[in-house]
Amino acid sequence: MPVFTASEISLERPKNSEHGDWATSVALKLSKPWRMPPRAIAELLSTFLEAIPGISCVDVAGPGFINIRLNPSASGGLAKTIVDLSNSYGQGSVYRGVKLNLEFVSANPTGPIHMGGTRWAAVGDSLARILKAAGGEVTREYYFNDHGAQIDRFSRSLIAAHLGEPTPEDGYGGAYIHDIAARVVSAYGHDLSVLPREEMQEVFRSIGVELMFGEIKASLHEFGVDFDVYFHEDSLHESRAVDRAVERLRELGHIFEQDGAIWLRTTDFGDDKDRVIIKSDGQAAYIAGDLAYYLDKRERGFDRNIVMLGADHHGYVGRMMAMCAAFGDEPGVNLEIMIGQMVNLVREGQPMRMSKRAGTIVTLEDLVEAVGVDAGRYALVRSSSDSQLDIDLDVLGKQTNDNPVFYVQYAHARTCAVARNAMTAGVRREDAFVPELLAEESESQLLGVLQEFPRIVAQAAELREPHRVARYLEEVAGYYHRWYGKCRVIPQGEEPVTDLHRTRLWLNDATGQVLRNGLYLVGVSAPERM
RNA sequence: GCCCUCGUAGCUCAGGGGAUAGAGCAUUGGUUUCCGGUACCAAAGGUCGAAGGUUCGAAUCCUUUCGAGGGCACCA
Repeated sequence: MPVFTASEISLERPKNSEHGDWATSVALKLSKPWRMPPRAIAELLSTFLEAIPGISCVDVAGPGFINIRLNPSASGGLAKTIVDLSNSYGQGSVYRGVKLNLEFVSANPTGPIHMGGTRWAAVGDSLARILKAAGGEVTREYYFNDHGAQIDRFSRSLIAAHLGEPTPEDGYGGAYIHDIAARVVSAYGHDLSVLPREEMQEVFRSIGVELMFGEIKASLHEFGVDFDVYFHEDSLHESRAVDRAVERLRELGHIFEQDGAIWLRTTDFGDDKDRVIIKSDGQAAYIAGDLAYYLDKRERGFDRNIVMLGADHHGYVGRMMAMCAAFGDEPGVNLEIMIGQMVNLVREGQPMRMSKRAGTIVTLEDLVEAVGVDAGRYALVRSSSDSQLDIDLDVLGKQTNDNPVFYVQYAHARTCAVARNAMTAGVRREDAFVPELLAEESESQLLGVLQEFPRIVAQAAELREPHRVARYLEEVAGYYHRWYGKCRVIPQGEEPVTDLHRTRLWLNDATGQVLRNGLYLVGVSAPERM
């Protein structure tokens, strides 16, 4: 018989519980290479499966699915395993020994963080937690664009605000500009009006950028997101890292000069046009910083560099990937770029359109103010980052089941309440654990879903999709509530405490543990009371 | 014109080639002497934008097409 590998075997939990605890379509897949009817293969394999301890029965169904049912003592043991593993249940080793650099948010220090950056703050931080849980060595990094023309525009806008002049044509408007300008003045502490315009601008630039960056850091921190490294673009120019990166590419033969500028031949690597890296006036183009920055990350030993960008930056992907290839690296492996689609906030059925000129930017702080950190983060993290998202602030503000985060948090709080009540009722875990007693339909279903947690975490890590963890938690919460409705942990009235109660307490606590571990991974609190 | 992402229930979104396409909300009806009813159960709601193709099997992969959003600088 032809050889096949374990990775070709799919084993899944059937949607329909009549199809067993586990099912595999391996017989259907092997039909062609083995040149046998799928049902015959399934029959053959099932005789082997039936002999495995813990498997109670094996059925061949439909065109050749193999449906496997476990006996309760085998599946019930999981409850104790989870409680014993505690916080580490769900962790894996897919990325053991791999150094991953996650760069996200990286909002310019010229204004507050808008919704695009906020989405990545929630998703990127969650992804960092998930990759850590998968064994990776993860660094969260923020690239601070404190170099170039935008900073000039920012400082000129501050001066204009200070002097009561209209916002410059290409400048930044909005109330925060006036606020920052006033704070620069008081931080400077001397009389600004005696300075020539150029020096005044330098004061506004240096102090203004620092203040703005402080604001950004503070609101991220408030949001539960802290970075390991804040990398300054300016440092790449000061340390001549940019020059070294260009020199390296020149040695590799990917540089040419034309019209007085220095170009990188990115079209050799799939980009749609070549890119200027040093402009004809001698100034470095923006991409020059990216070259040096990427090289710096590689020199710091990061095998995998993940960069998260908003949809309005997806045009960079081609050149970034080409740049990676130009250095001799493998695009998609050493460098991954994730594009997050737009987030619209909706209020009273109307999208809150942001306008930089009018200063009506919808910011991270607006979101937190409207719905709080947990609801805000959860709403952003429960959807795939490549689907556009409409967030209804009226719904998210409610502390009801309209809002899935409360559904999950409530389930967790309920596991804690049951544990508290069990203690006062004299139901103690350490007195007994008899897994085969967990034989109710709702218990085997709850156990089944709890068992999936490590696989979900690994999957979310590999696919870079934190929303899978959030969706999974909603599923766990649902199974838990249904189980709670059917199976009592605490004896009623004069009923004595039995091993069944004690064993169910293990299951209750295991569920709480999974919810807690999962909520941690999505960056949301797990309250014990609500 | 070219490129990227998306199109699934009235709404917001899940569904990494498998069995009868799911959840929450909204709608309708039901459940509680007792562990938190912020819960549970049920009904109703779908030509998975459309058309071809690959496959034993497609919401999922490929091509075309329509629609939405975004992007196509010696700006950053």
